Order: sequence, then structure tokens, then C-alpha cells
Amino acid sequence: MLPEEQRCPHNEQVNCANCRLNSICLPLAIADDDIIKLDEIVQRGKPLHKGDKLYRQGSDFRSVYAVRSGAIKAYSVSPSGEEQVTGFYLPGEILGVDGISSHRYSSTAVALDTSAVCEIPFEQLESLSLQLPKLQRHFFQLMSREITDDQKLLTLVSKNSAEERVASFLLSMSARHTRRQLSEQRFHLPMSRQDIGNFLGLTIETVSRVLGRFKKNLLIEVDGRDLFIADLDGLRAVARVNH
Amino acid sequence: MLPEEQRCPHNEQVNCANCRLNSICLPLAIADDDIIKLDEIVQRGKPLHKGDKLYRQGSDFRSVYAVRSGAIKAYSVSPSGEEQVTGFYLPGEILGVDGISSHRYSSTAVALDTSAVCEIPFEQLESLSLQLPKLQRHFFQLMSREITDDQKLLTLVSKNSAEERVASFLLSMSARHTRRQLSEQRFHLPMSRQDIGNFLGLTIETVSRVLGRFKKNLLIEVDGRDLFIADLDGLRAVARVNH
DNA sequence: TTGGCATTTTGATCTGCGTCAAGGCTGCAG
DNA sequence: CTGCAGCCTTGACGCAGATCAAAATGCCAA
Repeated sequence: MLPEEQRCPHNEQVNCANCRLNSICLPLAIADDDIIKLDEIVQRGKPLHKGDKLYRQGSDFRSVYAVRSGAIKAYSVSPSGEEQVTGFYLPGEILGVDGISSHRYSSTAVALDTSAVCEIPFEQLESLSLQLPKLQRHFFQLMSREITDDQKLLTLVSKNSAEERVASFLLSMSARHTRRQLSEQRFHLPMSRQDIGNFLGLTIETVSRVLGRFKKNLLIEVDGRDLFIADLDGLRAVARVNH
Repeated sequence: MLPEEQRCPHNEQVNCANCRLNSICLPLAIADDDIIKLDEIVQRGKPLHKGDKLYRQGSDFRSVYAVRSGAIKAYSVSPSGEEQVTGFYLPGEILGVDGISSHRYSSTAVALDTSAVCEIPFEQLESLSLQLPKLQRHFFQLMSREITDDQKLLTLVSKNSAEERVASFLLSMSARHTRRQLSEQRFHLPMSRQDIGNFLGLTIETVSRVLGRFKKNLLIEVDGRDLFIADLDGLRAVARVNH
């Protein structure tokens, strides 16, 4: 399958109003003339290459970012030196809000593939939110969702087995692809086994073994990072969590 | 030690402006005449008794709450039936923001002791935030802090040993007491071992054993839920995280 | 005071996943 | 083509913390 940016090139998406992702990104439920105002503050940068950093932990917070294509990984390093992957961001998703509280990003964001993002300067977003109640509400909801997602992840990591965690992760990826009208069953994982393991609190070997078992039980087919979920309900049964 | 509400009775704290907690609660950095507007929408209910529910997972979201005295525990039950304690809220802290995204609370909040809270109806808070840029900003920061706190907790639970987790937890409680001008070393734990274990992804037996080891190593003294941190630096060394 | 229930502690044993080690696969550079 | 580096898989073994069990302690009500 072609990457999304090739099926719907960047240069055709010159504004928020005609962006294919606008139903899952910021402008949700904002009136047309309001989208224009939002559009004026959004900056569309040049594509990031694999490995490029979008922002770094500890650097000054200025903007939040919406992913347009590709995939971004966010991770933070604790004072004790532990590295923790805090999230993967796919097209239509917003990252960077963790920087608001301390005026510095609390994580580093790196492109996992060639990616494109929209930069939204936060001060301007704040001003606009004062004028557009729906935008303010949308932003409160967005942050609240990040909180509930983090709490679900905490439950997953602290209460579920390795198989349940990996199954939930695959189903989460699947659901997020579905939201973008892409295949529910067949997709590419943009991150390494290392990243998956770190995110889920598992070692790379355990992730590999669990995927091997899923394959043996005919739940999935895997070839490197290409994934096919052969038995969605079977995987849901393993995850014991609704996705 | 007397509970705070007895040293500083409720009926003397009739408004936000003279509330002893206002430096760590909402009105931070808000001008005096703005505090009055905020004060008008805040509702001060009667005290909650131990075990009383402030709100329930799945019920309609209407308000966020500021703890005035006592202690509140928030927990959620996943579709698979796992119970996860998502946080403990002490005087000056805000809870309930997890309900914004889906218009329903994603957790249940229960009083661990006799407690008093201020109720802040969210629709009115939203309206006021449109008029008071500082309040909007404060609220964005508050939610962003909740996100970064959750991510730190995730790192703690997924990357650290039982001893590191318990030590970090005790230091976190200590730091939050210090913020309220209370003893850094001596305080009462309002929650059970069960709750601590659940919060940290450990069993009650492990929590008990770790506390026993800390006691043996003269890091702490414990008598039930009364705690004295005898060696703060020693405990910090065990936690390997700055608190 | 006594009884009963919830909470905590302590001990013995078990196990899922981490750790260590080795080998395979893929893609790129020369 | 060959060699090398990154990434992934597979196997053998050990251990931190879970589980199972039971006793100790605290707390409140009658």
C-alpha cells in the first residue's frame, strides 16, 4: 500500500478546511469561518526524515503538533536514566501538550518514518481559544483524552500479562488505522520491537516470543513490521479489553 | 496531630481569597478581583465521610473538584474487571478532569477520610476561562501536569523495582505535605496497603515486606498508617528519582 | 470486656518474564 | 559478490515478586 502522503500529496492539503484528517484532528466541530482563523496560525513545515527530532525533552515549549503523515514516537528519560516511550502518534493525532505545564517539553519526539506535521504555536492557540469557545472545549477534551489514555495504559502495564499487553497494543493500532479509513487487519508497524517493548513495559525478547505465539495460534501473520490480523475476535479474546 | 480542618475550620474559609490553599489550588496567579468571580461559581458542599463517593465512573460529568481537607482516592475498573487506583488527591489538589473528554467520569472518587471539597461546575469554569486568560492558562497547565505526572507514574511502574516504587511513593507524599507547610518527615498515610499496592502495581504483601525492610534499614519508622521518614536522603538514594 | 471482621505482617513456594547467549535475516556499502 | 551492522528470533536459566497460607494486630460494636 502506498503511504498516505503519496495518495494525498501534501501540496494539495494547503489548509485545514480541506484536510482529510480534520475530523480527527483539531477542527472537529468548529464552524467553517472558524477553521479559517485556525488555519492562519497553523504552520506547515517541511517533511521530517526518519530519525529527525521534532522537539527535545527540556527544550522551550512553543508549539503543539498535529501529525499529517508518517509516525512520531515520544519518549522521556527519567532522572535515574530510565528511558520510557510514552506514546506513538499517527496521522490526525496531536502531540506536545506535555510541555504546557512547565514551559519545557517533558519528552523528546522523533520521526519513525518520513513524516509531515502541522505546527500550532501555543500562545496563538491560547488567544484563539479565548475567542472560539468550541476550540477551547476541543482542547480541554483533547488533553482530558490524553489523561484517560495514559491511565488505561497504566492499567494495562501494571495489571495485565505480556500477551494481553501485546494484543491490546495491536488492537489499538488497528483501531487507529480504522479511524482513518484504512484496513483494520493489515498495516505496517512503524516502530521497532524495542520500542513496542519499552512502551508496554516488556523486553524485546518477550515481545518477539508473544508475537511468535500469536502467529502459531493463527491470530496474526507477521513479516518483520508488516502485520496482518487474521483473527480479530481471537485477538480481542486474548486482550480481554474492548477495542 | 489534628486534622487540618480542625486547625482551620471550614466555616472560616468562606471564600477562595482567604483560603489557605489558594497558592496550590486554582487561583494561582489570578488577580484579586478575578478571584471573586471564580469564588462565585465555586460551591462548598458538606463534608464527605470516609467511604462516601464524590462521583462514579460512567456517571455524567458536571464538575471538577478541589480538595479542601482530608484525602480522596480515584480508581477505575477496566472492561476486563481489573481495578486500578489512578491517584490520591490531597488538600489543594484538583480531581475530576478525566471526565471532560467523554462527558462521563472515567473513574470513581471516594473519600479515604472525612473530607471537604469545593465543587467547580465545569460549564461555568469554561465560560469564565473565556473571560480570564490566566484562568484558561492555569487550567491548561493543570491538565498538562496531570499528563506528565501520569507518564512519570507509568515509568515508575514499568521500569522500577518494588523498593524504588515504594520509596518514590513515600517521597511523593512527603513532598506534597511539605507544599502545605506540614512536616516533611512525619505524616499519616490516608490509604491502605492494598491501595498503595494497587496504585504502584504491587501486591499488598510486597508493599508490607518492602516497608518492613525500610524499617529494618532505619530509613523509616511505621506504625500502621503513621509514618516517620528517619532518613530522607537514604530513601532518596533507594528511589533513584529526585523528589 | 469480648467477639468479630478488616487489615497487616510474615513465611513458604511457585512462576512469568527478565537476563544472558547464540544464531538468523535483511539491507546497504564497498 | 562479500562483509558488516541493525534488528529480530529462539533457547536455557534465574530471580523478583506473585500466590497461597496462616498468624498477628487493630478497631469498633455490643
